[in-house]
This record gives sequence, structure tokens and C-alpha cells, in this order.
Amino acid sequence: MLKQEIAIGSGGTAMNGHVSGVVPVRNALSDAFALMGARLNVERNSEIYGEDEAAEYAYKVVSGVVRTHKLLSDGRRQIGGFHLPGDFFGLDAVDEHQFTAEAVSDATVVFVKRSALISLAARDSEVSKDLWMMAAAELHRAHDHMLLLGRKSAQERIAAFLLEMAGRADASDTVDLPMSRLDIADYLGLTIETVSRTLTLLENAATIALPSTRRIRLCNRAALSRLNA
Amino acid sequence: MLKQEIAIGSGGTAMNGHVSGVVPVRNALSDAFALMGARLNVERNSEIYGEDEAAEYAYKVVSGVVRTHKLLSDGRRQIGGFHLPGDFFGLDAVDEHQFTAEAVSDATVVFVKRSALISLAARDSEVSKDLWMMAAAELHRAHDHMLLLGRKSAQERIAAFLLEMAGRADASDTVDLPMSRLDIADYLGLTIETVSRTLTLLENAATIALPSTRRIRLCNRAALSRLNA
DNA sequence: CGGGATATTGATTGATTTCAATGTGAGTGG
DNA sequence: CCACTCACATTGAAATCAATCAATATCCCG
Repeated sequence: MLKQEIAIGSGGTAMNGHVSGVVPVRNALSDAFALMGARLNVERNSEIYGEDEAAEYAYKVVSGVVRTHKLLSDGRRQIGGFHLPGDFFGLDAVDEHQFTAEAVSDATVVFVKRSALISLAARDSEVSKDLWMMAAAELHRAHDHMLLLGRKSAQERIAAFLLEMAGRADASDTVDLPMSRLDIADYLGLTIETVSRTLTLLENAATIALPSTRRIRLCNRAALSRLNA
Repeated sequence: MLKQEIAIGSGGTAMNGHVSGVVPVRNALSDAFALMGARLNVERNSEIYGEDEAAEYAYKVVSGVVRTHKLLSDGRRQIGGFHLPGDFFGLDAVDEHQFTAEAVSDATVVFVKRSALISLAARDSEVSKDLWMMAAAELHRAHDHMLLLGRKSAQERIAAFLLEMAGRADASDTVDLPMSRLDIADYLGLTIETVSRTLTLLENAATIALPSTRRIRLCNRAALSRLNA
């Protein structure tokens, strides 16, 4: 639980990177969540909502990390994004969710009825603008991710991922990853083996260091940026 | 020009598939475009707006087909989507476009100042809801596309693409593709050679027929759906 | 009937996946 | 405190799918 508490402080405050949540934290939509939201604690790996469920609520991460994913019939999984404290999720749905949302680590989220947001938006144009902007920001990220998935090599994907994660954390060059290699693989459209091999490769090139499995030091951001095409 | 005129009739009327435009055509947003929009004719392959340009306008396709794409520094290209008559595009931007929009065929579009939409949305909650819904619908498509790009084989990609294009056209099993093999390749994250080979493969399996390069008959939708995982 | 762009087909290479061990680390109970 | 275990991660060898390199072939348009 401690790690997530820390995450609140770092992820929730300022300078958002690209994992999710490009828009500043203080806005009419956040206020709406603060005012009307109900809290929910979710255990690591448990589901918040499922693919194909009616999208009744919209969510915001308070602490911990949430991932959204979609499965293919044979079990192949694509993770759409990781949501850190301060990020919204579930705003994308038209009427049913197309992704499943799960907690990567133990997490707390607040949720609000979508119908309430819609009627609030009808009265408050700030809220309505925020809703559009959040969806647009999410779309922006999805587009970047499409480019990565469609056209980038394994090294480029890993580089992009590390820079993205680093951008979300504070300025430090040491990144603590909240997710497993499998999560990373399924986010980047690779296998765990390729993720592992590529990290080792970058380590051997002295581009990164791996003090422990989930801790990565970026020793050469320039090299990573170069890989980021 | 004839081909596009036909496209208006088929793409603009009813049952939207997945290329773009899940939401019905008649809505407050469409009305806003009809009322305030200015027309623009664009020649095949010419640019409507460029990546990194300030996103001053939002657009709707009247006739023809528009593609949005993003380039990597070394020229690799990812096409984000094809927009057919009735579809909106450029609604995704936060403040500058991240994709370039170009006409696939000679096209006519209408465009409206985004600031005008924002102020209209402040007064008309229908418009504001439409803006959110359009962005959400676009996001939905982007997510499907992410799954395709991240996890699917060449055959599965082609199958998904053909079903998607067929879904947009009328019920007929014959699909006329408005775009080149290169466009298809860059949309699916493949090379033209792989697109070509895969189409031939499906033809040999009697799943499709290729009466001409840009005309495809779906002889066995069930087989395609099976490939669509 | 050219001629250039676009598409197909072939041969080969190569990056990533797959299959298969082996290694590591955190948590548990003796 | 140490051994044990289970999940997770790394590493290695082989197979595979798509990319690349290289000709042809076809289509559209003047």
C-alpha cells in the first residue's frame, strides 16, 4: 500500500507525461468527481469493469495504477493504457465499455454516473468542454500508441515506453515500474522475452541500468530519444 | 469524380461500419456544420491540414475520402483512419493536430472554427454531448485499431480491414476500395508486398475474389470473420 | 500504343516469436 | 534463519512470419 500512497504525491500533482492524463489536474471535471464521486478500493489484478459491460460510470484514479485491456478470443491481450493517480478512465465508452479495467496494484478510484456527468455538462459548459478535452487527450495518446504498435521496432517501443514512464514520474532518472514484464509486453505489442532481451540490450549499451527488475535508471536519455524516432 | 459521388450516397446515409463515423448522421453537430461550415474542395493527395499545425478548424467529409496519417522521422507512415462522407475529422486535437489530413481521392469537406463549436457547445448541450460522443467514437475505433496493430497477423489484419470496409458500404458483397495498396499497408502496419500476397492468399482460398485491383468480392464472410478473431 | 505509377510475385534475409531451460526474488513455514 | 515454493524474469536455440531486395506484370491515362 505504501508505494501507491507515494504515487498519489508524485502522479497527482503536476507535469503529466504521456501514460495518461495530459490535461492539468484542476478542472471542472475533477471538481465534479470530488463532489459527486464514490470511492472504491480495488485489489491488485481485480476487475473494475469488464469489456462489453454497460458503461454506467466514469472513473478517476486516486491511488495505485489501473490498466485497461482488450482480449482476443484466443487470449492475446492488448493493453490500451496505464492510468496513474489523477487520470480519468472509462470516459471513452459510447455505451458499453470496449476494454476491461483492472488494478495493476492495489488501487483506489472514484467513480461518477455517466448520466450525472452528462446532465452536469448540460448545465456547466466547463464540464462539457473538459469531457471533450479528456476524450481528445485520450485519443491523442491512442494515436501515438498506434504509431508505436504499427511501425516501431522492439527497441523503439521500449525506448518510447521508458521515456513515457519517466515523463510521468518526477524529474529523477530512476523510474519505478508499477507493472510486470507481461503488462509491458502486452502494452507494447511484444512478448515478455523480447521485452526482457531488449532491456538487457539497452543495459549492455549503457543506455539504461537495471538495479532491480522493476527499477530502471535512464543513463542516456539522448540515446533513448534517438530511438524514439 | 463519379466514384466519390456514389460514395456520398452509400457512405453518408445509413448503417455506419467502423472505418469512421459510428454515430448517426443527423445530430446537432451535423446541423452546426451545415449551418456554419465553409466548403473546401481538395485534390487527390493534397493536404487539408498538417501535423503540428494549430488545430483551428474541425472538419466533416462531404464527398470523397480523407485519410489522416502520422510520419516517423525516417518516413515510416501510420495511417490513423479513413474518413468517408458524413465522417468528422480533426475533432481529436487538443490544440495542435498530431496527424496530417489528406484527400485520398478528390474530395469536398466542410469546416468550422473549433472556437465556434466550443462557444456553440456552451449554449447548446446537444452539441457538447455530440462533441464528446464523436471523440469517444473515434477513440473506440482507435482502440480497435490498436488491438489490430499490436496483436494481429497479416491475414487477420486484412480480414478485419475488408470487413470494416464492407461494413461501411452498402450490403453488397462487392467492395470498391478508394485507396491504394500503400494506403492499406500503412493503415494496417504492413508492407504493400504483404498486403498483396495476403490478398492473393485469400483469393486462392476462395475467401475473396479480385475482379480488379481496387474491387474485392467477399465470397466467404464467415471465413473472414473467423480470421477476425 | 507507349509510359509511369501501381501491383504482383519470387527469393532471401532478419527480427521477433516460440519453445525450452535456467535463474532470481519475495513470501511462507519449518 | 534457512529452505522451499511459486511467480516472475532472463537467457538460449530454433522456427516463423513479415520485411526487404529484386524482377516482372498490369493498369490507367495521355
